[in-house]
Amino acid sequence: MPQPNPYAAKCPTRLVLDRIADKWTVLLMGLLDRGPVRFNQLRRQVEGLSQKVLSQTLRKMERDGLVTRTAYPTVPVTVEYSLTPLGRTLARTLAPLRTWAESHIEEVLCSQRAYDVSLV
Amino acid sequence: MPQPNPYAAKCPTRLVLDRIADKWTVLLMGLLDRGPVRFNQLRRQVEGLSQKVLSQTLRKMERDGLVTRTAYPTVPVTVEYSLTPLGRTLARTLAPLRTWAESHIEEVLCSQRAYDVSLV
DNA sequence: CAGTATCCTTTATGATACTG
DNA sequence: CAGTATCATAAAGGATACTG
Repeated sequence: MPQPNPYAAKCPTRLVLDRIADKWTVLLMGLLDRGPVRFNQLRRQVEGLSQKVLSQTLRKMERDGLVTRTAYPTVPVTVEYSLTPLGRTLARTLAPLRTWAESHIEEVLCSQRAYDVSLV
Repeated sequence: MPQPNPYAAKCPTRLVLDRIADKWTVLLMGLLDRGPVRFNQLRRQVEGLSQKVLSQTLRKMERDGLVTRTAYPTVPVTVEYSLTPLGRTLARTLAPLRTWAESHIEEVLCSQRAYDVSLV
């Protein structure tokens, strides 16, 4: 690749951005960064995330080389997801985003209220 | 707010994450971080971003207190968007994401190819 | 230039049922 | 437990036309 440029429509970095700039991915990476987690653990820990969407999201993350899926032949089957080394580098990049959301939430809410009032 | 927790469905930080974990926002913040930009400049610089979606995205960013919109009474009208101080803190948080996409794109593409082949 | 409004199509998500 | 498959619906996005 000569010059990665996410502002160009066909640049693959655009595809990656598309993938990682996703609410569920950000949340899931945060949980996975703590260690291996099972499917239903993730499901329970992220409120509002349906089984279907969790499954889809994990599949994409696996395809992108961010997580590995390990199935243990127990009965019933146990499946563990964990970050790859690549995934860990991304997790560390995404962590500040959750932190930002937490520490600036008040300012954002305040701004939203002011904006909404000004429209009346 | 007692304990911001984006993993809870009703936590406002979830709303913020939702908002900022968006491809266009990430790209726009990157451009705006360089200085004030006009509407059509943004439109031209971000390939694939339609006027409608750009407009919607800027409106949301304005509502969240990330950008300010300034209209100059020229003919025809000139409108400049620039980051607020709050927006600048977010821009700095998002920058590593674009960098990550650029520097790890090869690994991701490679992983995708391997994944897709393994499915055949 | 910088939008808004409308219509219409494409995607994404939700609910439900089923399986190794 | 950890999924997939299917159908229905809701949400997002594109195309086009129009305005101060």
